[in-house]
Amino acid sequence: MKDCTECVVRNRAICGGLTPDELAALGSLGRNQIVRRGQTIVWEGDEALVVANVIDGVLKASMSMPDGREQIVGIVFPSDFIGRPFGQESPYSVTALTDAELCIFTRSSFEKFALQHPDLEHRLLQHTLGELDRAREWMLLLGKKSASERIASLLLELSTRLQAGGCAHDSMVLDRFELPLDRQQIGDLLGLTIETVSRQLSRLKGEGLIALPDRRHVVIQDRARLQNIAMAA
Amino acid sequence: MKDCTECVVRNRAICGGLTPDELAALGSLGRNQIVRRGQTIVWEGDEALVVANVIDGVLKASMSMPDGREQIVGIVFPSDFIGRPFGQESPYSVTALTDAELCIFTRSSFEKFALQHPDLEHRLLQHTLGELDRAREWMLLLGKKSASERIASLLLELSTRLQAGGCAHDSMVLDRFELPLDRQQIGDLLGLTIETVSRQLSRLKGEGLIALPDRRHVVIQDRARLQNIAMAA
DNA sequence: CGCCAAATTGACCCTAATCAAACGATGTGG
DNA sequence: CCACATCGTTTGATTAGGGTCAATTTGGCG
Repeated sequence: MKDCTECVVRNRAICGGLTPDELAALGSLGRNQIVRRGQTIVWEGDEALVVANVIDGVLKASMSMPDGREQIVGIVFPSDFIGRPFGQESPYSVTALTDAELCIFTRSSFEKFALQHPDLEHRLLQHTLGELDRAREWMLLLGKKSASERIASLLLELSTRLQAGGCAHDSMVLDRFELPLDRQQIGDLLGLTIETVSRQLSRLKGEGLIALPDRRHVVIQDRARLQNIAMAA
Repeated sequence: MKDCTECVVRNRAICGGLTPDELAALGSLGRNQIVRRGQTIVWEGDEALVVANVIDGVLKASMSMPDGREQIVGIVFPSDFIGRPFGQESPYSVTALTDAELCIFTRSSFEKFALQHPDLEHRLLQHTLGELDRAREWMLLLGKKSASERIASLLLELSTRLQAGGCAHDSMVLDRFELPLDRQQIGDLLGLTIETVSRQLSRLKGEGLIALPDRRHVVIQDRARLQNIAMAA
């Protein structure tokens, strides 16, 4: 049986701050589900049937054009919320980038519960406002930054958000981490091609700012210079 | 004295749906304020002291980089909400694109009221989710669309959102409207330069899809073809 | 060991940026 | 009333950053 009081993301997810009773009630509506890398939970344009909390793993939210061009519009980490409550259809798809563990609800049961529990809605509002801030930060990146600035920004963002999602101290950031995205996905997130991503990573490596022990790992060797690149040129 | 029951945006803004008592209480916390074109209400990085509903006019939310590059991250229309509640500092500036009328609150008084009125917070959540959807749609534009696709998308978006903010029927869209942005601002919104904006507009005009009676007005003459350009190529 | 997919590297091209000039409204002062 | 300055915009010429196409290299895995 599911025990929300033991949940590893409880403090950071929207269910944090609920009373034990509320937590039990919400818990009875949801179920844990494992999804494998590559699996899609919600399809763009389809009726949004489910919402979920991410317990473990990394997922992407993506939108695409009729001719197949795809843009990743959000990276979803543990304790983040997935789905579009109070909307008919999902404007984006959600797909697992790594094997992941979710706490999943039907949208209708979640909405009903949320309307009766203002504190939950308040937490959801806070999460949504944070998402909106990050989306706008990304608009600045996509609209104005050069390829190298985009790559540097991404590496710094991942090094902090993977940390926040992990189990170490809040104020720490990781200098070595696993990339949850392949080169194509990095391109789809940054508005670049796979070749440009590769070239810029090679360049940063050549200049000694980062190391790439293998295709799925990054080591930040000179965070200060990386931050310089990310914010100016 | 202010009378919220007469407010022209009451039905669409977050205060819609409040009881008469609640509406009066909220109204007593806010005050109407006129801002002139070009005036900035909130500065990026400053403490977010105020939030507001837009009653009339159009504003922009923008973020900038240390070297001065600027990205417009949101266009704010009548009935939209301005500001960043439940956050210390504003991640963006808000500036009037036209003379505008606001219903303005201190952030602290608004937050206090919101926490006591779940129905208001619910409306705010709905608005924020809508903003997030639009921000993500814009990420697709900035990350993946060509210059002509961006221009076409913007014109279509303005033709519907200016309408929604106006007083005609919901299902209608405008074929002729006033541009609240100059060419530089269009560039800052679409991630293009002023010259590219101008060239693409001239091209659409040359092909008979739009007319430009003067620098601040647009007429959509072939909506279907414009939609084709906006969504594919 | 050898296959296959992912990533890197190279050569070339194209879109949009940059630099520069001309144009057209609007407003001012002679 | 017209010469002229000014600002926003348009148009033109050139350049550069990143895309496209193609050839290798790397590495994961049966």
